Amino acid sequence: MYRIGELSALYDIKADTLRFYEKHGLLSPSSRSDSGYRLYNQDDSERLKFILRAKAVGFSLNDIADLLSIEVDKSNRACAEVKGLVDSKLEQVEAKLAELQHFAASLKSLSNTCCGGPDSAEHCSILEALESSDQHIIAKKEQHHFSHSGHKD
Amino acid sequence: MYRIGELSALYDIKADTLRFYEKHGLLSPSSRSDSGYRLYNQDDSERLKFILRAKAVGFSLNDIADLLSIEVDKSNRACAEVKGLVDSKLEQVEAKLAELQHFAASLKSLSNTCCGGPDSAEHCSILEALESSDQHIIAKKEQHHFSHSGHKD
DNA sequence: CTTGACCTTAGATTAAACTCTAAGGTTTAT
DNA sequence: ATAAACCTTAGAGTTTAATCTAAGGTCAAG
Repeated sequence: MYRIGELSALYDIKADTLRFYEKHGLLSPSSRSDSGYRLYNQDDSERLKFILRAKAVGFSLNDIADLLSIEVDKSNRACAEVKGLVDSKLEQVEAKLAELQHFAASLKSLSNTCCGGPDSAEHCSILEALESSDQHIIAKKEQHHFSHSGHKD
Repeated sequence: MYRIGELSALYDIKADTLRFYEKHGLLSPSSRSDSGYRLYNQDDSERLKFILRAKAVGFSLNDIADLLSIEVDKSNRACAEVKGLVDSKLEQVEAKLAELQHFAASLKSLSNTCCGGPDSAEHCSILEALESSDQHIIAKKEQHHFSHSGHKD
C-alpha cells in the first residue's frame, strides 16, 4: 500500500497529478485509510504505470481513458464491443510503431554513416536518411471529448 | 511549389500552424513569390512530414527542433557532436519503441483472447494483458526550453 | 507537541501548441 | 471588379495537462 506521496515519488510525478488523474477518472486509489488518506495498491501502481507509458508514446489522457474504460466496463460490455475498441487502438499503435521504426532506422543509419570524428558533418542529415518515405499516417485524430469539467462533479 | 493554403490542406493542418512553425524556426518556406507569398517546395513538404510524424509519436516541438538542428547545422558541427545528438535521440526512440511494442503485443493478445461475440467481456483486460512488465522508462524528460517568445524576434 | 504529510474545495497560473481576431493591405482567380 | 487567398503585426483565446495557492483542517512520527 502506497500513500499518495510514496506513489508519486515512485514514478517521479507530483501528488497533485495523482489527484488530477483521480478527478478525471483515470486512477482512483483502491482504498482510503481510516483517516481518509489515499491508499494505492500494486494494481493501482500498475495502472499508473500503464497511464504514464501510454502518455510517453503520445496518447492523450482521453485516449488513455478510452483504453482504461475497457478494464472498467469489461463485465458490462459485449466482447464484440471490446474487440472493436481494442482493434481500433491497435491500429493507432501500429501506425505509431511504423513511424517509430522508420525513425529508429533513419537515426541508426545516420549514426552509422557518421564517422563520429572531429570533421564537419556535411553528409549527416536525418532528412536525407528519411528521404524515401511514403506512408502518411498523419491524419485527423478522433476527438473524444475528455470533458475537462463535467466528469462526475 | 505549394502556397501556404495548399500545403496546409495537404497535411490537414491550418495555415496558421505553418506560420507558427516558421516563427519558431521549425519550417520556413524555401522561397517567396514576388508578391511575398510563401512558397514551399518538395523538401519543405518532406520536412513538414517529418515534423508531423515526430509529433505523432510523442516528441515535443522542442525535441523536433533538436533533431532538425542536425540538418541545419550539419556543416558547422563536428561529426562527433552530431553523432552524440543522434544517439541520444535514438535512445529515446528505442525506449518509445519498446513501450509501443509492449502495448501492441498486449492489445493483440487481448484482441485474440476476446471471443468477439455478444457475451460479456469479463475476461478481457488490457491491464491483465500488460500485467508482467518491468521496464519503467518513464523518467524525467530533458527540458530544452523551446523559448516560446525569444526566438529571433 | 510540533512539524510534515495528508485531507478538502475552489480557483489561479503555467506551459505547449496552437487557433483566432483585428486592422489594414496586396494579389490572384473568375 | 469583386471575392478569396494571401500578406503583416500584435495580441487574445483555447485546449490539454498539469501545478500552485489558499484556507482551514486532520493525522502521524520524533
